[in-house]
Amino acid sequence: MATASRRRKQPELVRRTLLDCAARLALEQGLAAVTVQAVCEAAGVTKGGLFHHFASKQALIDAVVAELLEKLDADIEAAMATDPQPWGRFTRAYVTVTLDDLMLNQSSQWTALYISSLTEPSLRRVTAAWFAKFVERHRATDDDPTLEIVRLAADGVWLAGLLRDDGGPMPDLAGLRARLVAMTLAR
Amino acid sequence: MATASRRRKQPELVRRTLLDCAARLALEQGLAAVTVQAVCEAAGVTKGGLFHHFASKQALIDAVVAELLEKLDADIEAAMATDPQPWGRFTRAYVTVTLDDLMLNQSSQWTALYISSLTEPSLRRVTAAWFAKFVERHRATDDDPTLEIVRLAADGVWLAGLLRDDGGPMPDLAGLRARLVAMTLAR
DNA sequence: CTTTAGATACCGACTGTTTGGTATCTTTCA
DNA sequence: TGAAAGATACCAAACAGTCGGTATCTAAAG
Repeated sequence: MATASRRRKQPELVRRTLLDCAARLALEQGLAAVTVQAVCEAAGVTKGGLFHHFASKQALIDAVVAELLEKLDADIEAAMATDPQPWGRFTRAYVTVTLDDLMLNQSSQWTALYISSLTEPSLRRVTAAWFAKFVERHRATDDDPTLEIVRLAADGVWLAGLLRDDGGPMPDLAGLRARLVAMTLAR
Repeated sequence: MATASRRRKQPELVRRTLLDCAARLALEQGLAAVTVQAVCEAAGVTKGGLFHHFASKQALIDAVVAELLEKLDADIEAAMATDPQPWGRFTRAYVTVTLDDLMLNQSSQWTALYISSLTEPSLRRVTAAWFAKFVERHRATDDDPTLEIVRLAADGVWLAGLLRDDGGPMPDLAGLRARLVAMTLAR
């Protein structure tokens, strides 16, 4: 992040850097550590620079969360596209995306931020809307008690992932993934 | 909370009030709203009074979380005591306590605070240790992939409970509970 | 039963720091 | 030149925490 010194005329890159730094701070040290000053320092930009790109601190955080949700959105959509079986397609994609992220990245890139977003009322509303949209959209293929349990279990894995770095127990992700997917196929 | 004026000094009661107010603030307005001043005002005590009972703000929050975990601990232990079937006993208790709390209280009394505690690294460590202790202790009766999925699903319900108030979808808790418990009985 | 001394419980003004945010100035690019 | 991009300096509010003081309680001595 210490680059940026004599990069003039790269506003898009500065904006990106600010978003990345804010996200990193949030997931490494908690949402409370995301102060305007800390983000600026990490990004090698002054406050004037930050407030040129974002109207307020809240706008910054909103943008970070929006990006996170967009990425999740795209990943799930992509996973669904390669799935020939209609029944439980969304649930499978949800499980796949969630667990693959945790398996690939030693420390999930997004879990902490995602969870953090649930603690602040304003962000919670955004997340709730995003989630409701999905469930509503796939009601035809994924409205089933067992599938719901599978999705809830995937959510639980998010939480377990949070505790992993602090000595919490971590399940066998590969086996878990296989089991959960299997549950979406058996009727 | 506005009483307290001409009571005989009741340190224990003041301490309790401070803890309760801190918890309420956390779950109603997020952990960020738990400022020393806000807690004092809610409790009808001055800052000097608060710092007489708690060495620091962190000590206050730690005490709140410790109480929460102790209560969970006791509830789970109580639920286990009435369960004659050894296999999956801990998992059943975990499901029961989690979902009953959500069903009884329209808005869970503890979910928000519990989740909030996961965002701050220090509190996260405490929770991770608490959780690891339980899993370790009941390894003999509850170490099984299906039981693990059941527990993870219960965790997922915590999260869903958070979103409920903001338009998120809320599952049929009674049915869900029955299904999850059934999963712990079938081998 | 008093008196009294020390401890406990609490108050409220105060401190230095950090917060998000703004106003103004300079540089860079088209 | 003029608009965009960013730096510098500053602000009021809020923050956690401190400190000297006072009211209240407890217990032992007189």
